Amino acid sequence: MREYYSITELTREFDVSTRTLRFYEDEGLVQPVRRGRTRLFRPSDRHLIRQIMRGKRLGFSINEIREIIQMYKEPPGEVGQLNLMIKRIEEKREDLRQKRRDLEETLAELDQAEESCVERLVELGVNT
Amino acid sequence: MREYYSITELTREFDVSTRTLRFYEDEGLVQPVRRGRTRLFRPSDRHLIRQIMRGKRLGFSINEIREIIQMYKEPPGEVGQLNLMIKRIEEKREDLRQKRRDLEETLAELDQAEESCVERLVELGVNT
DNA sequence: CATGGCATTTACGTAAAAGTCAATTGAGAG
DNA sequence: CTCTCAATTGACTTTTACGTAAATGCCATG
Repeated sequence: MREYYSITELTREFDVSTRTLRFYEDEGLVQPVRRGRTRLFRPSDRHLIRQIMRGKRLGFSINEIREIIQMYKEPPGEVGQLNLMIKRIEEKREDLRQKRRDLEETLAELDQAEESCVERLVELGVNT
Repeated sequence: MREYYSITELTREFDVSTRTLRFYEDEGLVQPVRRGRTRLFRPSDRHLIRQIMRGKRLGFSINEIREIIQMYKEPPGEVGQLNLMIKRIEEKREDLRQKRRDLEETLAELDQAEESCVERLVELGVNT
């Protein structure tokens, strides 16, 4: 496991700009350490970025991603906080399950659409 | 099957503003008919809105949604067009499959996070 | 030492997707 | 016909998630 990654390494790996990674730092999503002024990203930061990209692909906003990332962190020590956290996690999971339903429906409709196209192609192929 | 829906009916059903539905009309995603100036949404428009909302929840932009909606329409009559369409559909499906992987990973991590919380709760429960 | 090549900071810009507001308009109730 | 209330239109504003440009720092290499 590498100790540090430079900002440009990560921009290449995740296909984002330096601006974007700095933006995520401003938003408190990652906290790379500094050597002088240059950012050094640790494996944990890299993993966070991976999670951020996943969240983005799923259409979550930065705020939602921030919430999700909070959930991955160490569980809080206080019972009330823990129960609240569990409730929030359950909500997010319901959200994701809805997305999954949406996704399956969309995939099914696209399957149908493709089939129509193929059928149409066969018709045209037969008639020529 | 009802013949027409008013704009406010649909805003209530889908929990969006009238502004949003008009915006979708401006964008050419729906084309309700008019009686005078009032919009009459047909079942097909309603179904389109349902598809738009699904796309939104999955994080697709308006343009992407427009593309997807195109795919649901009647297949084109020309072979070249049909092949292009099939290619596009396949791309979208790959996109959706990526989203599905992202989704499953995120769900798995949230499961883990919840488990950590529950464990922590048990610990605390035992110690008191 | 100067040249090239990343990095950083600061500041302003921008596209997408609506929200908001004001001024009208139309259609049905009385 | 008049009143009222929902619907429309158009203009302007807002939020999110970065993009872009300018000025400058850091450092290795010839």
